[in-house]
Amino acid sequence: MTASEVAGILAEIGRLAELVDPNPFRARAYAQAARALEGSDLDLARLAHADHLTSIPGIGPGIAQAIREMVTTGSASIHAELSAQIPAGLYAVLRVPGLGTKKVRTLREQLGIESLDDLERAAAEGQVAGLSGFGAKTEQKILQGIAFLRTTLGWRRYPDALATAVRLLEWLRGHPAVGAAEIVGGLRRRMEVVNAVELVAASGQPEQVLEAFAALGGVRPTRRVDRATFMLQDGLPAQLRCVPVERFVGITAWETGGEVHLQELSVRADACGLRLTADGVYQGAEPLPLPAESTLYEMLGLEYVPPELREGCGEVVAATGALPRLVKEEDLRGTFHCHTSYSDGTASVAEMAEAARARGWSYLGLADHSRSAGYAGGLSVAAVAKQHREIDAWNRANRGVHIFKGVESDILADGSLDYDDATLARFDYVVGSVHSGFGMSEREMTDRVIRAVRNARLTILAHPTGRLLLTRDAYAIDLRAVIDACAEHRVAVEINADPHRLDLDWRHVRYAAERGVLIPINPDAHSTRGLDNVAFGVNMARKGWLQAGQVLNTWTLEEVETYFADRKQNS
DNA sequence: GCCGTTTTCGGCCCGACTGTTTTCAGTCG
Repeated sequence: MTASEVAGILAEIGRLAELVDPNPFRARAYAQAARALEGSDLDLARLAHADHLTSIPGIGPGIAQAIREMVTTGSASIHAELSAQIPAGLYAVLRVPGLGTKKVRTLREQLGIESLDDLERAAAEGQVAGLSGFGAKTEQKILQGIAFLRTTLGWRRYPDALATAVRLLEWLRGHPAVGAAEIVGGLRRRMEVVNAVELVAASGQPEQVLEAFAALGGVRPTRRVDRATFMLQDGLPAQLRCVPVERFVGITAWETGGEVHLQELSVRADACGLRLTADGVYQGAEPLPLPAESTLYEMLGLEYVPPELREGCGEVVAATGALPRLVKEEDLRGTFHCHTSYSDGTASVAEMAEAARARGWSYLGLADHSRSAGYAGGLSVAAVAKQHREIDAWNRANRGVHIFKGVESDILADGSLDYDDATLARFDYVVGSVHSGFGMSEREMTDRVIRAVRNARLTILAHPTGRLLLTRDAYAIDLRAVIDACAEHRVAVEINADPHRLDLDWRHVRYAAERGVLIPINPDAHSTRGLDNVAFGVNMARKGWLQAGQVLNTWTLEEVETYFADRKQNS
């Protein structure tokens, strides 16, 4: 069992304990222990054997015992005990915005609510508003929250769905009757959220493959001609289409989509005497075997269009010779929005820098939270000075990775940044973020953010809409107006590559780039492993048609140093 | 449940906001 898997179970114990244990600090202890382990490479089995688990900060004798159980038996009895006390449906209730553990407990004790359906019924009947501590507004907010949650049901964020898809793909490719297999659908187009895991396999024995695939689900599969679908454990449908080898490529392209892209391809195909169908590419009445998707595009007189561009945003026209050379992960030379243990990260300055070097980068920008973010250990002015001394020492030692001194400064309600000008001037660059006051009107929020953009100390605007995918909608903001202001004041706008955010959304990336706004891809890393988030950001950059030069972290160390110095001089 | 120590208990990231109250509990970031 890996440290990450143990962390997952500890986090789950924390959530369960929140719902049943009157002492909130016990739940927090499990959550903190989970945080200490997630993204670490610790060999817990070895530490358990040597009785050294409690040397990890945040792990005492109680949690050490639970970990020992997990690494030897694969599960922990405390987890089973707590699970038995909590109906599964109560998790969803806890996800309703505005409901915390206290209110959920009250709802359960007073009204017997154990699921979203229970809660929706009670709220619709007006039972909730009558409870002590609740009122009419809370009841309305609950109903709105449930409506939002229902729109997210059945959807998964990219990395979660991808992990499942890759497992299924490996299984398929290992099956003796399968010649080729591919992930298709939104996942192949690298959409930020998907509502299914879709695969296509080539086989001469489709019955055998579909049967075996469906059996993986352990439940009775839905079968339709050449398809099998089953529900994954987490409620996401997994669908396999099993097709003859000679039609595999055409069907893969069809199943990858998107809809508008296929329509536009079909028009070109008609003109070339070909037919694009759900059953492959046809020339006359005969299916046309294709060695690769690139052959299909070539036959249509087009450059190969990478799957992530197939969204019907003008890529078919552009593929006649004007497709961008999309940025690649290998183009990155560093990144700019990372946290350390000075605020709410888990790794030290040196550990983060070493991790950057391990990724072949030549620089790393650290941007810990500012003082308003007390909940995240935001840095006092004194702590900033201490961190800067540590960074200076690292840079003097010339260890191959240069550390830039940055900060993630809260954009306060009035649009000001969170330190005085003299303090802000001590950083190489300043990242600005909204972390509070999400309830403003669109006008107020837009004015607030633009005021921050006009501040000459601001270098990068972070996660510009504040959305959390499948958890929280973007706050109201006129994003075009903000991007225009960033263009005018030469403020870069990040693609926050945390897969929960992916904000700036790829649908706005192209507009920003067209306005000449520089776009860094920032992992918002809170651990060394969090640096790998950049891969998700690269996906979004590619979906937004970005080329390497438009992404700040493809620039060389010298270029970035000059850019920051130039910005500071003009501020 | 963990931690630190002026150890063996008492505190635990902390301040703003909201809606419910009528002075504050609960939630959120």
